Amino acid sequence: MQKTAERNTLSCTVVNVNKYCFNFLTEEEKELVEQKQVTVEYKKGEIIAKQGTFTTHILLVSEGLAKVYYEENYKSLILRIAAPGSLIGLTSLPLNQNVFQYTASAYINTTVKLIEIDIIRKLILNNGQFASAIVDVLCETSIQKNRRFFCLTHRQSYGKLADIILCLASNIFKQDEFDLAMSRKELAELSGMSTESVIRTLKHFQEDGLIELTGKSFKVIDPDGLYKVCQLG
Amino acid sequence: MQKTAERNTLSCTVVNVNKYCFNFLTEEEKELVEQKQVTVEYKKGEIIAKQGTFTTHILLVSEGLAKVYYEENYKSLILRIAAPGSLIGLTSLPLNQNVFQYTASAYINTTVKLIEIDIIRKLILNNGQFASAIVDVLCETSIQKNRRFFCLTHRQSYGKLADIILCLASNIFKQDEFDLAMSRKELAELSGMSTESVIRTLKHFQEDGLIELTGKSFKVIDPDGLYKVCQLG
DNA sequence: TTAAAAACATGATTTGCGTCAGTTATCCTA
DNA sequence: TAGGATAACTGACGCAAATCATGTTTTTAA
Repeated sequence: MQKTAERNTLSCTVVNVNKYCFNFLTEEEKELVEQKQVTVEYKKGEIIAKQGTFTTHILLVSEGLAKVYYEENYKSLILRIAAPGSLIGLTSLPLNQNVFQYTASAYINTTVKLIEIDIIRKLILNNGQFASAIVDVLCETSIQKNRRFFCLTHRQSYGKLADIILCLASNIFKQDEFDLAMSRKELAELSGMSTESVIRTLKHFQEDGLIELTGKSFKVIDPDGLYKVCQLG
Repeated sequence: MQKTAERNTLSCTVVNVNKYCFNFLTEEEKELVEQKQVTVEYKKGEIIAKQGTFTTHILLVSEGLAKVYYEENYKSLILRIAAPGSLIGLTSLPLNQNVFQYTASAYINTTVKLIEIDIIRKLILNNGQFASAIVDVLCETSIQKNRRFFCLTHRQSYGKLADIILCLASNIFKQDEFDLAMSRKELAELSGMSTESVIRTLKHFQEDGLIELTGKSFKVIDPDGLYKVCQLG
């Protein structure tokens, strides 16, 4: 049986694949970026960027975990979880889209580096390698969003939750056992279901020997089983 | 009362905002692109690009209308409608993502230009303006997908359908009255509901004086009313 | 250390919407 | 222009999952 962390799951990936675009910069350019770069720490729950406000800086998550979500009519939809290495605010690169298109808040204490968006724009114009790397990041994010999109619209509760659990294990915590710094309510929000349903479904998974959980500590027992649930339910 | 075509709807936009990235090319570069460029015509229903096959070319829709959808487990999810000016296959730009991430098929007879993906990759590396324009396209597509994502997950049938109708009127046909070259079944697929529900809901809209329809000819009577339905239901 | 507030849990009830089954209308094509 | 096929439509039924109601445990803060 393969380990969760090794499974190349077909389902929705909630984290960004990190592309180290800044590696493609020349020494001068790196200097330019770092000169004006500021590091900020956010406490759990704090808002890092608010949808609709002007994007003066792109955010690079250097530590922690952030929730990126789209808001409309006082309802919200989690687009992705930004892990260290993720960039937030890239969708504001077009000059006519100069406000944040989503809100980002800290799941846990999170450290973020602020990089002037105009510098990024300039680098895209002048450094082809960098531009190409940014394009790659945007594409990967898009691909991953399609998967999540599919997961939330075409699966029912069991499948959705199984998917999220596998995803958390393999993409975020990178091990079968982890302490989820997330309430049932937040887990429900992430999987697009009600809190009560999450609780019931988790219990079911436990009874079926798929997972083991004590409070917030999760242990994936049967990743293949969970995977099957994903595909069927 | 504002016309549908003028409404800056908050809801999901199904078409791509065209960015004429090729305008930023030098004469030489344009030549390079056009030299190897091939034009292909697809008949209604034909598959233009199949998810999972190698992306050797980027597709530029020059006439017609294409459906872009993600497939998994014999189920499919429409990501967007590609109108003239839209590019298909950009998500295959990263070298490790060299297969189509979605399928595209022709809603109606559609003409497509094939441009070698390696040429696009080279242009991104060498022409900053072009790279920046590609980034813009990717960002706009992403923003639009978020809206559609929200629409399909957070609204119920009435809202979803109202949204799609407004979107078709304002973004695709650009007028309040249009002949939909789409069966009820396809409309259902697009709005993520069952064919029967679409029929019932359309009837409801008609009874409420929001739209008028005879067969496939749609007429939006009360865009503001539809818009309200979007936000409530 | 205790009160208040979250978070967790679970059973009962409701409902939106998909599925099914059957009818009518419309489109082809031979 | 007849008749077969596909699409459009309608009503009845069932179910997944949200909501509601209520109780229990854990966490937070005073």
